[in-house]
Amino acid sequence: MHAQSTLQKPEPLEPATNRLLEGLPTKLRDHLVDTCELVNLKFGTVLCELEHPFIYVYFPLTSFISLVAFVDGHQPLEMGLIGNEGMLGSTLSLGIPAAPMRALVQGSGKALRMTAAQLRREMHAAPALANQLNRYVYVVLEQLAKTAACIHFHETEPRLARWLLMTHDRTHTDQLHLTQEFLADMLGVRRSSVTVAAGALQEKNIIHYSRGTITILDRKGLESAACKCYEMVIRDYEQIFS
Amino acid sequence: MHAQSTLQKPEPLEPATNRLLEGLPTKLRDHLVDTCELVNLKFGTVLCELEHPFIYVYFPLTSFISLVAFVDGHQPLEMGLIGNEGMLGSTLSLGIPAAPMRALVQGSGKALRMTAAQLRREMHAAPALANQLNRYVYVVLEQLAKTAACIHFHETEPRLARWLLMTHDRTHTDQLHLTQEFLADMLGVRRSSVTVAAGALQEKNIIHYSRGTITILDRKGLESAACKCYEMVIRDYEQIFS
DNA sequence: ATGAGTCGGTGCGCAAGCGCACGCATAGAT
DNA sequence: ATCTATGCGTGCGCTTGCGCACCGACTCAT
Repeated sequence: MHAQSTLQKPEPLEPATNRLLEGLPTKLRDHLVDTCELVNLKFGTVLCELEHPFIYVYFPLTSFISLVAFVDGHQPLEMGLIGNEGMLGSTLSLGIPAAPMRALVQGSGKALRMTAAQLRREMHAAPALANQLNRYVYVVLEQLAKTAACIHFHETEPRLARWLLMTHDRTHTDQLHLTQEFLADMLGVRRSSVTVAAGALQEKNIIHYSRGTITILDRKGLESAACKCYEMVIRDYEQIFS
Repeated sequence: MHAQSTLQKPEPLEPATNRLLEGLPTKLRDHLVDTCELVNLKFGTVLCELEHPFIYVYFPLTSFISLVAFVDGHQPLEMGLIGNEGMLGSTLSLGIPAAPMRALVQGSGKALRMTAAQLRREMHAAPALANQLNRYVYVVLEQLAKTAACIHFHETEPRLARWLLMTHDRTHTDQLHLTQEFLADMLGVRRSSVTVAAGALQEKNIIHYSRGTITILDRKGLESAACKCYEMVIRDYEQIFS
């Protein structure tokens, strides 16, 4: 009797587009998509390492990518998610072919990719593209700052809710396959803290979880359980790309 | 008997230079310095507000500027310091004349400033300048990510030590005029937590404080009391600008 | 069907930090 | 010399989250 899963979408409607590319003039976009290679990203793959140069840049379609920061011997801490609204490798527009953080595949799926060298060429040829990347870098900057404050001040439960929402937006399914241990890593807390927070959400019939599968039962409820940071970050994005 | 203050520097040696500008070709640098206006920044002045367009960009000389992030009704949280090694307004190189965070004067002193419009023109005329700004944006990105993890995982005492070091580097004096209340705001903790942390440092004869004045007695000691993030962030900077 | 591995519920003691609040000491103003 | 504002010490109860550990339950492969 696990509640009315009215929100269950029938099928992962695949948005085989990337919003950053979509935002470009048709001709340029088509050219870029042609230039890209369609690849399948597998969960867990490290796409780039802190301060290491990267070969490819990625425009997620149905996949999504996580940016994580490290200090000392601590667990990684997730600082951002990149889905089909963004890209990995935007720092190339700064002339630096290295990543400020480790990036790894968080959700398996499709992505378009291009070599860094190629993107550099395209950027020179098309200022609109460079401009788009620049805007995205700015959004990431803003998000980083807010996320940092969120991590510091907000408790585990709202942060978990926010994380689930962000993931939900990028998977386009209500079934998320992730363990509490994994979530604990992302949030920078203990597993048992996640157990408590997830238990509280389940208690409210917002989610249901069982052995590595979390089902989102009540999207609206999740939104009100999450901290405001969720909508803030979305608003920031829309503001820059409107 | 407050320890051997052998490290006490005689006078604030004023480095009337900005390292970002110094890193440019002589001709360009001289031209830019000429274009700039020399101003005195006063402690507490808000130089730009989150998401608001800014009129001027600043290259601190003896002053320094703090970047702070907000969430909800919480106190501000300091995410970065800008001294004569950096600048405020580098996001202009992304084509966005707005700041991703609030910026306010943290240490009174001199700075060079230029209008945003002017800098934009100069950037177009001199790719070397644009490149320099881009590099700095990248450094800030890296620092934000690391600082976020630092804030989350590290305790108050090492974070306080790190903060004092960063400030020491930018003031060039051993006497810092700041209250514990102020420090608490910067670190995102309570005042009494600062009292405890600062008390511990004083106990070890690393600092001495009294009524709003903190004296750094033992710079080396402070360095070993601080978390590794201090040197990491410096290393990141040097790496990009070497 | 059995066993191994994975997932997660739970408990206990502990540390860090919060919120609040009181009180003292000093500096600076009058 | 007195008063007031400021800076800081301190205490108490509480919450959050950590570290560790154990165990139950479910899944899947064989």
